[in-house]
Order: sequence, then C-alpha cells, then structure tokens
Amino acid sequence: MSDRHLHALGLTVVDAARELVGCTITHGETSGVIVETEAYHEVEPACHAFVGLTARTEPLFHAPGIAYVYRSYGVHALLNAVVEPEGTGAVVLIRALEPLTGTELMAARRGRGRDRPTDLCSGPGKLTQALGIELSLNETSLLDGPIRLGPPPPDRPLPVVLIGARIGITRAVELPWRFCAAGSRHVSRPWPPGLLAAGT
DNA sequence: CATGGGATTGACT
DNA sequence: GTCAATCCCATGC
Repeated sequence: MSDRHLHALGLTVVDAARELVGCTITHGETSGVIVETEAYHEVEPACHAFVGLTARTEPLFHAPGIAYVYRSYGVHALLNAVVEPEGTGAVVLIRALEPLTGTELMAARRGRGRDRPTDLCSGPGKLTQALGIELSLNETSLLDGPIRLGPPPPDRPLPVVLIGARIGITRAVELPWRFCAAGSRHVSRPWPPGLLAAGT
C-alpha cells in the first residue's frame, strides 16, 4: 500500500519493524530508505522500557508516531520510532539506511574517509550523524516534525526482508527481532547464513 | 551524591 | 582481533 509507513505504526512492534524496512526517513535535505531495523518491547529486558516509566523511558510509552532519540555509549544519537498504543513501551530502532538524497551533505557530516556510500548510514550511530539528527529531536513527531517517516519510493520494488537476532545487546539475545533488506550493501553488518525470509 | 553500564564507532595491534 | 571515547540516567547508599 502507498501508506505502508502509517500502516506499520499501528502494528505490534515486531510487525512494525519488518514493515518499516523499505520505508523512508527524511531530515532536511537528507533522506534514505530504511534497510535495517530492530524491535524492542517493554516485556523483554533489552528494551529501555523494561525498567518501567522513568524520565528516560517516558517517550516509549507515548502513542505511535514520535521519535525516541537517546545517547548511546556517551557518543552517538540513536533513532527509534515509537509504536504500539499509549501506555505500552515499544520502539523500532532504525539501524541503517540506503542514502537517497543529500548524500554530499551526509558525506560532509560524516567526514573524510567515512564518506563512501556504503559507510554513510550503515549503522544506527552513523545514520543519525549523516542526517544531522540529535537528542533535541527526542519526542518530535515522525509525521509532522523535522524528521519525516515516509512511504517506500514508488519507483522501486519493495525489499525482501531477512530476519535475525538483534545486535549489540547482552539480554534477550535470542529473539529474532532484527530485520534487513535482502542484498542491501548498506546494512550495519552482513547477516549470517541461515537467516529466514520474513513472511508478509 | 557516587557509581556503573551501555541498542556504537573508529583507530589501532 | 582489542580498546577508548564520553554522557545520560538508573540504581544504590
């Protein structure tokens, strides 16, 4: 459907993470196609919302459609889309984009030696740097706000989606809640053999 | 109020 | 392969 991104925001978080692969993210002149996501839900300990409602986790419990942006390792800003009804803590982490527009600006923000097309947005910290997304955009709307979640580009086929385990976490590592566009060279890491294709 | 741990990245051995 | 950077905030005293 042409409003795939809106549809996805109304799904449960694991389905939303899968459906958002292929949709677009835009901030200013820069934009890209989402090629990698992960789901996080309050019932499992890898999710920030697992600890309940705190100053940090409050955005996760909002109604769908806002950004949750937080600082990771004291260095990077990580972008999430809040999903599931108000009162439930659940987000989709945007882990990688295929750059679409504004690639020169992305390269300038990333810096020399980090400006290859496959290095611009191939990780959750890289893509926020490339798009200029900072902590001040926490809790802003992804439909009206500075960061826009949009439908897939109409001129290209929707990606086949591969499923795997989430990356970089120490708890609930077994959950297959990572989703990648098959064949994309813009993912944060190549997927291991044995990943499954997602049903649609 | 002090402490410790990250949903990462890039530089270096 | 190893490791430091660096800051927010949850937790515990």
